[in-house]
Amino acid sequence: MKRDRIEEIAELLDKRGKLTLEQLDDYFPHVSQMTLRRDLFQLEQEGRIIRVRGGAMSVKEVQKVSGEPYTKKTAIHTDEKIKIAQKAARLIDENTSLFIDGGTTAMYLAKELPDLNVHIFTNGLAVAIELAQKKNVNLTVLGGQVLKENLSTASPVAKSYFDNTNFELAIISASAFTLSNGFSCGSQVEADLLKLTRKKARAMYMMLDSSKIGKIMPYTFARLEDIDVLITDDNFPADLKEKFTSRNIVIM
Amino acid sequence: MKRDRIEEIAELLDKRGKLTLEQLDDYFPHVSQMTLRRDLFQLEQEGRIIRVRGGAMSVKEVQKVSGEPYTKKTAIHTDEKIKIAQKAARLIDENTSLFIDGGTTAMYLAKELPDLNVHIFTNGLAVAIELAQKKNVNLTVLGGQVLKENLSTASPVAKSYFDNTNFELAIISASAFTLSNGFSCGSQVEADLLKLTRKKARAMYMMLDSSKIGKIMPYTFARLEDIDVLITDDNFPADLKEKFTSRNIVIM
DNA sequence: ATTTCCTTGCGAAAATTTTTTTCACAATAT
DNA sequence: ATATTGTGAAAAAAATTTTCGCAAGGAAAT
Repeated sequence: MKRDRIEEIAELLDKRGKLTLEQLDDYFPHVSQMTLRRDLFQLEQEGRIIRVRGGAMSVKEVQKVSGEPYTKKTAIHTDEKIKIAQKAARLIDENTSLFIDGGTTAMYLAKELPDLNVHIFTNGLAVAIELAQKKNVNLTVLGGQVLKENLSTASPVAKSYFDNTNFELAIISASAFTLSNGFSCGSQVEADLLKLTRKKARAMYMMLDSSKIGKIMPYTFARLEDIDVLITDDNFPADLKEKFTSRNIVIM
Repeated sequence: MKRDRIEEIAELLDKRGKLTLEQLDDYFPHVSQMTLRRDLFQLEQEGRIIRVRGGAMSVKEVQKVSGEPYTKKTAIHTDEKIKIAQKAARLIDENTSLFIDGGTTAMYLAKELPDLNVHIFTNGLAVAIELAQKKNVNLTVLGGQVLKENLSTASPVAKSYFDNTNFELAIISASAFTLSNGFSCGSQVEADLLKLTRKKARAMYMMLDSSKIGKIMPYTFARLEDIDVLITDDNFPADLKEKFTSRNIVIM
């Protein structure tokens, strides 16, 4: 029905922030652009979105922080990251406790996550703001020096948070991966934090879009064998897949 | 010059919320629509406005509209808060170290703050994201449980951050103030954190818009005599002013 | 000091894109 | 049976972007 579609559009816009008509058309191939246009018009009337040239944006999105360098970064490989985030979101069970890192993929995960009763630890500011919207999510932010490139925090003091806390699962992402150098990132303290996370968590899920493969960043924080599940996209090379599966790592 | 005109457009948009190109053309008859278009484009790049078909609207305007528990709160008394934040921003010197709290007024302060070489500690997520935009600001976020109403963190562990750090100045705000109950807020841990801040900081500046006066919240974290400077708006009652000035508290 | 070159800001018109309007038709409700 | 609602296609109307050209101001070179 019409209302369903409109609600779906609204939801989509809240998640994605901004969509062009063409993107919407991809999501709703069975209706015409004209219909989508009219839906957008109605949502605008309801004050939930703002129509901009070419499409529309969510009011919520605008309310978030504006104009930052960070959002620019989120623009690349968006679709893959969202797909990966959706896969990851399905793996999270109610009444668990988990760690999510501060990367952009993690932010999409935060958006996609249903409003479950879970306890989440994160070192990502953007992740935290997304999760703070969910009523049932209990949320703890690890403090520390803020890394401006990815809006995440890292600090040796974060250890003290971990002393008295536990979590079953850590879902993290890496900036780079090669077989010989493992999973790496660009900051020393971040790497330390992630290593520590590896120790605390019973299981570790890695979100890695295929564009990261073959790249190397300065600080390795995990090796292939450290992870339990790899969540990636369809472009992940088949030969590499084998290396993971032969070590009993599940690929999703 | 160009920059002047752009600023004027931004100001105009903040005041009027939304303007069409024709309206803008009326305001600036000496330049072409094309030029105004380009100005709007630039302002959009800066994240200060959103271009919509026919013209543009101020981001601030959009923020006032709707939704979230948090953003709703930012909508009220916006103008006063911004003015107070502007006053506070002028009081911050380069090469200092300071604490800013996590309230909405603090977020406006973060927005208004020039890109100075300072070190800032904050327990506010929205504050942190704003500050992360500034290249020269060195930023540390205090971690902890996230309070969803105001997107700030609070945790006993935050103490450990303070152990090895120093700051001269704390600029904070309160949810409520009365003479007999002092400055109060709605969360125990937050109150604890602010008390601790009071001890660490050499000086304490309080941002308080006059709507907070006469209200009482559960947890008092400071009394009148604990603060050094009060930053408020024009509606601050004269009789109360006297109580502050008689204790050598500067009112701005 | 003058000239040259480059950058920046601006406007006009063309080209493009998006949006709105209009009309028609089918499905559903009254 | 007659309205009403939702929809799509195509035409019409804007609005926006692009392209080109020009002029003013500064910097660098002569």
